[in-house]
Amino acid sequence: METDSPLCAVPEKPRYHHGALHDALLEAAEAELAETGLEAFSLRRVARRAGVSHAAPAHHFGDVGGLLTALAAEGFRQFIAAMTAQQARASQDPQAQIVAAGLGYIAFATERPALFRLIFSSDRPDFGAPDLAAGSTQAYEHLSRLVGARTGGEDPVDIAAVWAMAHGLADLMAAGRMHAIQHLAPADRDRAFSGIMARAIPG
Amino acid sequence: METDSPLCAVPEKPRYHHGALHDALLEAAEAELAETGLEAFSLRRVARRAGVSHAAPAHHFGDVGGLLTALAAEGFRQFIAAMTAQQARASQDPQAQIVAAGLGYIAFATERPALFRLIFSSDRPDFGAPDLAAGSTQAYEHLSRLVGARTGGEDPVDIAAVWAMAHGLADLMAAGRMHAIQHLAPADRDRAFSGIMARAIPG
DNA sequence: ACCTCATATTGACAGTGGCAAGATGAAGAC
DNA sequence: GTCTTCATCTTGCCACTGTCAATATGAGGT
Repeated sequence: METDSPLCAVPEKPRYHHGALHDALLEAAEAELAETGLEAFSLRRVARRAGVSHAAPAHHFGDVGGLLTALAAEGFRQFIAAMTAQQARASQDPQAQIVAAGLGYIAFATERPALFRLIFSSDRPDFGAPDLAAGSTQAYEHLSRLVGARTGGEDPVDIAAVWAMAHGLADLMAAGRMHAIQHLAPADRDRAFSGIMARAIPG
Repeated sequence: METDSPLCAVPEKPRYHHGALHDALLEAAEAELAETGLEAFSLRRVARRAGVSHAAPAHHFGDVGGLLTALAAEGFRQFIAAMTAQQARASQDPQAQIVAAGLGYIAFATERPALFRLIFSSDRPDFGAPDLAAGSTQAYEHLSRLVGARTGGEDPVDIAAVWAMAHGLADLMAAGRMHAIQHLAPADRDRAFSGIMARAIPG
């Protein structure tokens, strides 16, 4: 039977072997996470969204923890990308780069709160897994380099200060707790964040 | 029937009506939260721990959200107490009081990570409920007063800076992510935290 | 003595994650 | 070509969860 007819525009024909289930599940999982949040995350709903049986994910990710681990690894990549995106719009001045990275940190947390919580405030992913651990250390080293470019040496305390300031703003914004700043216009908000971030850096 | 005999040393006789189930459930819930964490929290396990049927909590708290709401309200009280406890050990100097409150903030997050996440990084409690909302605003006003005593006026940006710095340190410590500081001796750790907290305050 | 009603239990339901057994079909061996 | 192999996916089951309805209990007021 000639399955691939020349005008077959639908690649979604129901095949038993999906072919790209791994990526499809990751995509569905990210969408589910964004819609329902981390605490209501359901492996079976992810499977349904991907149009596959409830036990299919197990073969690719082991269990729900495995899926969340893979999702968190991807989350860290997007997290770093959010910081570098903001840095690209700022001047090369080391201080400006740190502030910009902070704005990217906050933007990621605000725009993808569930993913942010997954990578920073959840016990469900396996942070010992190679992929995820790599993303985590990569993010730390990204910040570490930025602070090093500003201070000369990479003092762990300086790094911690910058990190904590960005993370505190981001986490409180993601949780919707910074009422005083949340209601500001975007430009004023960014100005306020920049001023606050600047306090974390000595000088 | 003389139920309270003079040498009745066991108040744990199995009565149908518990009498103090509300408080007993809260206590069991807090213990469960501390042991299993927020993400594995189970209403039925709480009921079992309190020695009561699985549907008993519903009568006192409605549903699991109601129980977590009550728990979060209690958590905010303990949170504020942790800050004031540290402040009592510090000098009356406004700057020292802010730093001490930050240390209390961090201590609470480190010693009760699950409760900390419940009140700051969870969607499950109903933060619109009067008790919980009161605790939340009380905590904010506590910080607000401290910053006001230092700066004169209560600038929302100053408050946000102090709050974010304390929260960032606390949340990253609770998650076990501040490796550079986590391995420090307690005295060195507190010195580092104090130095970092001081950066959040202008001057 | 009786009644009332908040308090607690039992039993059911749909939903969840994980496991075992089987079905499917793609890729390689002959 | 046929046959075999084996990763992939499904079905069916289990224990567990939160919530609801129906029922049992007993303490306090009449």
